[in-house]
Amino acid sequence: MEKIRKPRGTMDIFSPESDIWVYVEEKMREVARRFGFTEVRTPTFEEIGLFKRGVGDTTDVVQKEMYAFEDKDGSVFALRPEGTASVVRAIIENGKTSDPMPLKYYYIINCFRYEKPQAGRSREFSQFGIEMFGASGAAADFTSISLANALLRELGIQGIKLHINSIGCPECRPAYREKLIEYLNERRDSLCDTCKERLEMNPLRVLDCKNDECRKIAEGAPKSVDNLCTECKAHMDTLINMLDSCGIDYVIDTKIVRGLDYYTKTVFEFICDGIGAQSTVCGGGRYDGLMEQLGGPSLPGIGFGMGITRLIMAMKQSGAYLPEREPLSLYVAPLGDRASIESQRIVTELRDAGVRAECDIMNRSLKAQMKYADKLGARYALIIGDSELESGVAVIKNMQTSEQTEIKISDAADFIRKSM
RNA sequence: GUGGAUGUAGCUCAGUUGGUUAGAGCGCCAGGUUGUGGCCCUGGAGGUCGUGGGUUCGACUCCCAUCAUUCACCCCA
Repeated sequence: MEKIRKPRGTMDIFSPESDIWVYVEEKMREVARRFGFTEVRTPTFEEIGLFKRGVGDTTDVVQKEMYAFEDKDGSVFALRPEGTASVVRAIIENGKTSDPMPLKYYYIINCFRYEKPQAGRSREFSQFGIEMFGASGAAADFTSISLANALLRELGIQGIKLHINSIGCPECRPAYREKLIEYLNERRDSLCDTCKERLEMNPLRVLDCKNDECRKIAEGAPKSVDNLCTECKAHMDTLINMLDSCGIDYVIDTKIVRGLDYYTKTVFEFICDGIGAQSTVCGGGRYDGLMEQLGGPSLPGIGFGMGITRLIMAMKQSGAYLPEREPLSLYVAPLGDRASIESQRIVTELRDAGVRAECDIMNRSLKAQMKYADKLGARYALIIGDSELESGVAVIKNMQTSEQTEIKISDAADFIRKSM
């Protein structure tokens, strides 16, 4: 038979790795809950137009990375390449814009982008994200950053830096953009080839080119933070004051521009060195025009996305706490069919009481069962054969100390519960 | 889409200038006298050496192609 392999850029995840995922996802839900966010679930695929309008028709994400397909009735869908557009669509479609403001949602989703895989980048990836709508002030920006910061800290991630920038609003960005294009055009010949293209497509991107020549040019380039309108400037100043007063470290990084069209004003990234070239663990910002762009009312928004794979890489690099394996309280070793029935009764009682318990279902020898119990890390083993069924008394063995004691079979489940 | 590195058992890897039945450690399964784990010992299962061509008397070893993995560019979470 021909082997079928998983699609390129996807992951199979087993325990103990999957235990880490569960732990991280639980922590995300817990922190989001404390901040007053509720979970929203949206479809894995949407009409392709949603992403074209939401993410931006000219972005790489939409132009060359979407998994698009035609339905049987001819409509064209795409697997979601990110989470924000769907949430905005869902808010509008379900009339959530009439709910008390601000709207605060979080999600844990898988996203799809046709990319060439590398460290921290795959074709199907998971992200935790939050979206907040209705609050236009810097306090909302701060809340987003503060949530991300709390989560990162509580997951034990070290050496991660918050980079923030403001890319302005429709009032001040066009003028800045012109100014930047003019500056770059004067030095066009010194730019690398990709930057020459970027100059046409997305000039802000030239600012974070890794090429040495481009870097030098970028350093002297006009900065968006110096060209903000009074409103954007005040917005950024307030945010900075809040970060300062709450002791959240940051650097103003004028190279942070973000690639999705919908961003306005505040943009930020949490960057972790040492996990490869894809070092942005969390990226987000404000998108005040997005709701309207997708046919909803004019509502300001802000949020972020956090890549779970990168997050876990950062945790491992930090030597953060990782969940230990679930302890096995009791392993029951039956010998014979009648004992097997009795062992099922015991483990059922314990499982119903919320305790992890296992017993043989392989019909193995006692020796093999003890080996297995050891591999599972069982705390206790209970051995039941015909004579024990007769007397109602069996031996329970402490697997750490090897100490064996007699116990009434009917008391075994209770004994385990009390020993925890 | 572009470039570099790598592809031998489930995992980590050996495999001499191309030479006969392809190996180790770990893991898995079964045993080491009557119903007991962790150490040790024995045995077993498991590989068309990524795939397809080519060179050769002969290829896991050389050449080409292809696929996959991986890292970087690009882009982004």
